[in-house]
Amino acid sequence: MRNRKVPEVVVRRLAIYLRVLNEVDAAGDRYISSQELGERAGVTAAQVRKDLAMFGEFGKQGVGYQAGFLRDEIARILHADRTINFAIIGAGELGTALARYTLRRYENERGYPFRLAAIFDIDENKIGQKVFSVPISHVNTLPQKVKEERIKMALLTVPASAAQETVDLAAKAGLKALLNFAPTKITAPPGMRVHNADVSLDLHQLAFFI
Amino acid sequence: MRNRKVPEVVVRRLAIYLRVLNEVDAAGDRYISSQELGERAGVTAAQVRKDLAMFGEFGKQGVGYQAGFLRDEIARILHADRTINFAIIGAGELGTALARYTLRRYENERGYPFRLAAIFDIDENKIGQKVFSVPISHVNTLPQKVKEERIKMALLTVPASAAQETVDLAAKAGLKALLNFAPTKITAPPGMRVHNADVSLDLHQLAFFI
DNA sequence: TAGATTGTTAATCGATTAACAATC
DNA sequence: TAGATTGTTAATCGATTAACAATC
Repeated sequence: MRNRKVPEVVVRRLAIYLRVLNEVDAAGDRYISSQELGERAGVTAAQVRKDLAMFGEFGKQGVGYQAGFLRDEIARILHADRTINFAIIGAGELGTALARYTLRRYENERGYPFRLAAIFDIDENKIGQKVFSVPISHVNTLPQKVKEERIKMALLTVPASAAQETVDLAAKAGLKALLNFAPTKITAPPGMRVHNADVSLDLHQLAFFI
Repeated sequence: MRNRKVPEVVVRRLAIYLRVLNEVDAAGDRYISSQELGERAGVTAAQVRKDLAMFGEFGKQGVGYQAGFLRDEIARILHADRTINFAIIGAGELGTALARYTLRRYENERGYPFRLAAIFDIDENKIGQKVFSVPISHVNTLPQKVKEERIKMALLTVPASAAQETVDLAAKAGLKALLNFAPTKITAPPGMRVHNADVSLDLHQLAFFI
């Protein structure tokens, strides 16, 4: 795909459009205009059309977009048309909570594509414990599990001090993308994509406007 | 302050600079150039200078920025030079984990300004339980607690279905900013600022690049 | 057909990067 | 003074918005 040229912000909005379309009744004759989709997603109609235009032509002039069809197309674009296996590395407070949270959503939410396939930690006392049905494995079994379970990405919830080495290890094991919750800057090895989900940066950003 | 004109992305980078400066030994003669600060923060030197220029002149030509001084100035700009009280609304899995996580950081991290002052839920069974030393209060005591504890912002970790009404309630109680973890679009009432910290959007964004 | 809405091109806006005079 | 680095202006880049011909 033309990945290199798609701005991150467009991908993020596609994910929002997908959510809106999942909420909408997508029966056969349900058409949605860029206007309506934009309103529900919180962006302009022009933006919606521009974003979609990056990937093809999905609408009919004078009518709009068939909701079910557009939903499926966007899901395909985002690779959300199939199960995506991911891991959580770091079974501390935050990692464990995110494990429960994502497992529950995978169970209960129609179309939620993200399946937690493994949890890793380094603490021997935690190894073998389960979060719901998913056991905590030692981080040195990561390469093996990644293969077995076809894991493609991970949430990183280790302490800041262990973040970079864990990233390098995850890259070696073949992971392609990583969502970093550790409050530290990490450098993505070639071939790996890292996003930051750093609560304290968000808090600072909010506090500025108080 | 000139809040209205400061781009969000600049505020976010200031928070990163602050973190870098907190890591650096900020003794009296420790000067840091825009070059070095930029490298450590992952941005260009020009960007660092441009960002800082929005708020004043903090450096000396030919020398750089005195690290301790710049740290204090940025902390002041971000309002991180004093304790900022915040609440968590929604004591589910994620809310409770974030409570523990932030309480621990406040205890252990020098200069971490965010203090969790209250936790709210609607479930009678949870009211009165504590997360470390912070009791869970009923959400209908929120206005009162906001006043008592001078709470300025909150993390929103309620179910998606309850998100919007909770936002409205929080705004009425006087909260100025809110970090939304619920996987749904919420509309900020006038005078309130809302950020989204939606894990599933992040996951979608990562999955696209796999 | 008439009205509506797409897909796309052009205009605008804003943020980043480059360059350099000022000055420590 | 000579070398280094700031603060700021100008150039570039990219994303958003507006406008409209194509067409359902």
